[in-house]
Amino acid sequence: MSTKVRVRFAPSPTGHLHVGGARTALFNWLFARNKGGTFVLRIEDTDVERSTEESYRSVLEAMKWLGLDWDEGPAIGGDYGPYLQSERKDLYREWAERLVSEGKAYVCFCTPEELARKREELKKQGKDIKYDRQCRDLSPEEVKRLRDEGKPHVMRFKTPLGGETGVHDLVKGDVTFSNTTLDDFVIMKSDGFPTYNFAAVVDDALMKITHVIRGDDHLSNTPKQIVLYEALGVPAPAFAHVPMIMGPDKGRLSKRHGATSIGQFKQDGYLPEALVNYLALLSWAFDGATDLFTVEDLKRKFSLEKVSSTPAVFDYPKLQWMNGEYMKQRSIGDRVDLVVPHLERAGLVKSPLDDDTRSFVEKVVEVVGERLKVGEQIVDLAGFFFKDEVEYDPAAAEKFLRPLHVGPAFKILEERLRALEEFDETTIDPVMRGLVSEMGLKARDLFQPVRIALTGSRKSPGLFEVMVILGKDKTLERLEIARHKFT
RNA sequence: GUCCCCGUCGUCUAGCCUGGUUCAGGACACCGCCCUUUCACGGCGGCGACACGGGUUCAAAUCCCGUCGGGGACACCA
Repeated sequence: MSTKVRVRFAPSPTGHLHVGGARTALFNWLFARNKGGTFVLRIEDTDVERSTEESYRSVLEAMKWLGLDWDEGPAIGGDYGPYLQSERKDLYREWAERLVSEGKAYVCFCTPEELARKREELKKQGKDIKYDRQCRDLSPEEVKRLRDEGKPHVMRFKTPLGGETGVHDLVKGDVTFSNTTLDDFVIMKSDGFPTYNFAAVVDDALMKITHVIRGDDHLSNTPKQIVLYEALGVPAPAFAHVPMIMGPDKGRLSKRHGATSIGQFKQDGYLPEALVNYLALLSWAFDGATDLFTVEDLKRKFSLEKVSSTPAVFDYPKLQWMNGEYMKQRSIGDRVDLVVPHLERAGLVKSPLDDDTRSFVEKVVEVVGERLKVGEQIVDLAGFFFKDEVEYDPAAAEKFLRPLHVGPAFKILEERLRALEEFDETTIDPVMRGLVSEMGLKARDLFQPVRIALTGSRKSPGLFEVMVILGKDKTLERLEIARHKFT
């Protein structure tokens, strides 16, 4: 038995948790659970400017909602803490100074303005944008003098001037980078915080991370990190770079395409288990034939070998379908809870639901049934139950309510329905079907007009159920209004 | 511009490593039929792909090279 697997998800709290980040977190989590390993959550808040408390809370909340529980990290601690990089500043400083004293890194006094200017210059000449290593060979005396003067400075790593660095990636295979393409990159910023590449290496080493699973946008950072591990004299973890998630236009996934943050999906009425299942299937497949996996399935079946190296387009329709599959498994109570916020937001029900309203909503959700795939759809699917006036789909109304037979048919129907003492499916059914055959119509010739008169749409829950929930009075009223309006 | 990654139905993918069993399988979406004297569900069926060009081989989606296309990285962001 080799050493115990330890993986980590290391988001920076600079925004909400995104589907891309969530998928990375999920793969790490699944890998850990599959191997009986440890899943660490580490917060990379070294960018003081952009990190916010709010993002931090939002990320944690999204993780919890998805069910991605961490074994070590914020709120619960662990043997390798602290788990916020901002609380580990001394550690990075210590390690960085050690590299400097060993001659593996150096202090650099170039100002950001100077560097930006030089970069512009290089860019104009069409040359490689690289640091010119101006401070690499400053004498120790010079360095001491400038530091004593309090001149702002960063620390840079002395990248090997030649040779190449190979990455043995568990997803991409062997990738080699020429060291000349590496730069003398910054490891400590002038504000005393470490840069990403340095902090990640120090922490992964200290936290005994065995596998780094992350987005493949980090692949080109990896050689830099590997040379750091070597300089620090600590073994590098295994790497697995998973492909990114793209938008439908194959570009970067953005709000323009739809929801991108986990919180947004939650708010739209998606189920966490559906999102987890869907995300797991982006660049990973078990047998290419199975789509639905419980979390337990995923834990049991996940493996890095089956992660593909091709990027995946986020397909909203498939997610919706999948959410619908999980919706079927939820109790009526769950679905009511899911739907209420959307009805509320649409102004269809009022904040604290009284018992009558709640049981009405319950009936509505019941008849909407499997048509409801995502919580927010309740408004389109069943809004007409709550509104005083029907909003007709113009094309549908024109096609089904305008025809000549509808007026007379409605009139008779209204009379017969009015005569009903009990207004339920067993009494409505014979009235409707009877009228159809009497008038020599096809069922849809009467049913569709009635449906549109009552709901405004050509698609709705079963007609009789709709009528029952609406009740006799509203049903008659809507029939009448439609008759006057269109015939 | 330089470096790196990727290229199977519209989309997610199986197959590729270990070439023949594949005129390429599943799912979502779309279309049609059946079921239902309504909507939907369900059942059945259809449409639909190996980026292109060379090479290796008796045989290539599978191996090699090139082209094109997409993406990523080149910061005192992570």
